[in-house]
Amino acid sequence: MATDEATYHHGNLRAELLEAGLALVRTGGPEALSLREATRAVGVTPSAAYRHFGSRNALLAAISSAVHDRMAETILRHWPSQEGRAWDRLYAVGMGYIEFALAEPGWFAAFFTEPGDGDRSPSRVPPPFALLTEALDGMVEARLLTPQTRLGAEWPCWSAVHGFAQLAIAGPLRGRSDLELRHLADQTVRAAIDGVSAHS
Amino acid sequence: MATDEATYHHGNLRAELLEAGLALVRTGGPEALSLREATRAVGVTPSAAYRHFGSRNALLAAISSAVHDRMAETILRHWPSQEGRAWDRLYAVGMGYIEFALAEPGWFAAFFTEPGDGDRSPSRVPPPFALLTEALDGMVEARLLTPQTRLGAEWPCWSAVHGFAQLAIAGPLRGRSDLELRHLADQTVRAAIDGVSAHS
DNA sequence: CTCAGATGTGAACACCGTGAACATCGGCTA
DNA sequence: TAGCCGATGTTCACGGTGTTCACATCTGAG
Repeated sequence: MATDEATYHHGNLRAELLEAGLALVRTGGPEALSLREATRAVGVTPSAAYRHFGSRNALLAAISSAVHDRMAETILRHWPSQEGRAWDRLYAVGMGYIEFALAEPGWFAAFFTEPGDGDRSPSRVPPPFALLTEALDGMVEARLLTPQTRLGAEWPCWSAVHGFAQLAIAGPLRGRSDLELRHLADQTVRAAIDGVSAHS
Repeated sequence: MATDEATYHHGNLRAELLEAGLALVRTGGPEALSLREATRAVGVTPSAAYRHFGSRNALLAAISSAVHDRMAETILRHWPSQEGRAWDRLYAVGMGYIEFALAEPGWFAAFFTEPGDGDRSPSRVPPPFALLTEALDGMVEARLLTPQTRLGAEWPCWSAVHGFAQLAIAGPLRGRSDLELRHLADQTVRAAIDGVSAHS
C-alpha cells in the first residue's frame, strides 16, 4: 500500500518504528540506532516515538527481542526432523546460532540489550535458549548425557557458540574467510559437545 | 627509553586523556566514553584531544589496548609458577579471563574495539591471547594434547571463556550470585579443556 | 453527539563529535 | 644568542543526537 496518506494519526507507528529500527541495526549495529532517523524513515516527528517507547533503549530492547525470534526461526529451519538424532540436534542449535550471527552481525551485536529505563516489555527466556535446553534434554533421553552431566550444561554450550560468534564478528577472527570460519565453528561446536559429555 | 609519549613539551596530555578515558569506560562501558568529558576531566579543550587521537574511536582503541595489558597482568598474577602444571596453567588462563571480566565489566565491554578511522597504533596480538597459546603449547609438551588436537585449539577455548563472560555480564546470567557464577565458570572452563582434549 | 484519552506536532534544551583558523611556546639551526 | 618552525592547545562554529513539555488533532466509547 502506498504510504502517502497524510493522516495526522499514523496508524501502526509502533510496528513501523520497530521495523525501521531493525533495518538501522541490521546494517550498523546497535550504535547506529537513531531515534530521529527511525522516525524520519517513517515520516513522523522524533517525539512521536515516545508514545510507543519510553526511550531509545526501550526501542533497542524491542528490537533485540525481535532479533531473538528471527534467530530461533533460522535455527528451526535447520532442525533435524527425525527422532533419535539428539546429537545432530544439539549440533544444529550451535551451528545455527553461529550462522545467524555471521549472516546478521548487526542484529547479533544487539543480542544482549539490558532493558534499561523506559522498557515495559516483560523480559522472557530468549527463544534460542529454549531450543538449546530442548536439545540437551534430548541428549539425556538418548543416553548421550547423564542426568548428572546434564546439570548446567546450557552454559558451557551457550558460552562457546556466543563467544565464537563474538570473536568472528568483532574479535581477532574478523576478516577470516567464510570457509575457515565454518571450519573453526565446526571445531568449536564439537568441542563444546564433547566437553559437556566428557564424563558421561 | 624508546617510549615517545613522555613530555613532549609541557604536560603529557595523551597519557592523561588515556587515563581519564579508562576511568570513564570502567564505570560506564565504551558508550560512556565522551571526548568532551575526558578533556574536561584533565582541564583542557575538546579539540585538544585531536592532537593525540584522530577520533573518539582512536582513543577507544588505545583504551582497549590498555585494558588488554591489565588483563594479562591479572592472569599472570594467578600463573602457576612450577613447571609440569600444564593443565593448571590452561585452567588459570581461562578462569583469570573470566574473573577479570566479572571484576571490570566496563573495561571488558571495550575489549574488542575495531580500530576504525583515525587510529594509528599497530594492531597487535592481544596479550591474553599470547598467554593462551603458551598454555596450550604446554599441554602438548605435557602430552595432555596431541599435536593434532592442538591445531586451532585456541578458538574453542577463547570462545568458551569470552562467551561466558558475556553471558554473565550482559546476558541471561547477569545478576546471579558471585558464588554461582564462579561455579558455572569452573564448569565452563573444565568443559572447554575437556572439549579440546577429547580425542587425545 | 460529545468529550476524554490516545496519538502526533513544534519548539526548545543540553549534550555530543568534529573541523578550521588562530594563539602560544619550546627546541633546533644559523 | 637570535630567530624561526613545528608541535601543542584554544576559540568558535556546525550539524547531529536524546529527551521534555505544551499544544494540536483524531478516534472511539458512552
